[in-house]
Amino acid sequence: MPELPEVETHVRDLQPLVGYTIRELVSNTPKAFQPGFSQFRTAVLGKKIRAIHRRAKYIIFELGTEVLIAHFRMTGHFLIRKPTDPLEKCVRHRFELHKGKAVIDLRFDDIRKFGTLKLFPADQYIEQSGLSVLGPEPLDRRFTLSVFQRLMVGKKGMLKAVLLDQSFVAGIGNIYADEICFTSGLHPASRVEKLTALQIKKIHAAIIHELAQGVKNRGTTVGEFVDSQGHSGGNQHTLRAYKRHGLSCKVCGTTMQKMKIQQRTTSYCPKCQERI
DNA sequence: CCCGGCGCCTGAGGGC
DNA sequence: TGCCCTCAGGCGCCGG
Repeated sequence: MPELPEVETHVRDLQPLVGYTIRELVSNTPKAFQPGFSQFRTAVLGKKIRAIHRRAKYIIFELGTEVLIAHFRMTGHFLIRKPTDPLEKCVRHRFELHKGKAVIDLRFDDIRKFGTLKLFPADQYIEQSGLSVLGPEPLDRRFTLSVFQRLMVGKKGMLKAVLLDQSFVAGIGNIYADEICFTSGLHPASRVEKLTALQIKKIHAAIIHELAQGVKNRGTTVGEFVDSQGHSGGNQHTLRAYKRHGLSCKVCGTTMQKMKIQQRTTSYCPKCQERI
């Protein structure tokens, strides 16, 4: 599932689209749009893409007076294609972009149809889109240990649930949450209110390490994630926890266990990960 | 106000 | 081989 590193990979690869104008938009899944599809389409036609960036797991297209915010949810991803390229199986929406004579087909492929495309006025999109309630960007240099320590003050709950809370730290999903718990040496059900200063420091370092490694490896492909050229990522080879229940721990050889936290399958090593 | 749980979806995989 | 059931899960929303 696309998390911060997978979305970041897309945003980097989409940069060549800056300067292109939206000439057409077609969809076989109009429910994904907000406002309704026809209003959305009318608003974006003729608009030039001024900039493309990321906040948490959201992709933000600046279109001048409007801002388009895309979210992949579980299985969504963009594909950069030529209009004549054969259509992939699960393409839900297609943007036809042009810059002079150059034409690009930007496709939104999404098996489960959970992905969303929302449009907001540029001058108030942060408040209207809900981006304002997100926690800090973990790969921003401002995400220091002291910032993290302050966020942890008064925080309660299970470690993995806290890591998945987008208003706490933005961009972590199920895969990287399991990896961060493993790298921290902490059981995912550890109570955060009982963590020591050293454990908090380890978690902070693990968040940055795991996400930066994911970006460096162009994302984790488990199941369906691919980049905008349709290529798999490389980070799945580094995984030490996610989906490894029933297998032996890469560090100590103990059989990995699983449990549900917030309705999400969670894999961990009962020996390497201390339960606090 | 916070937390748990559901609904949205489809394809993969297991059991028989 | 084919059918049916279960499972995967990010996030918005609902109800207790």
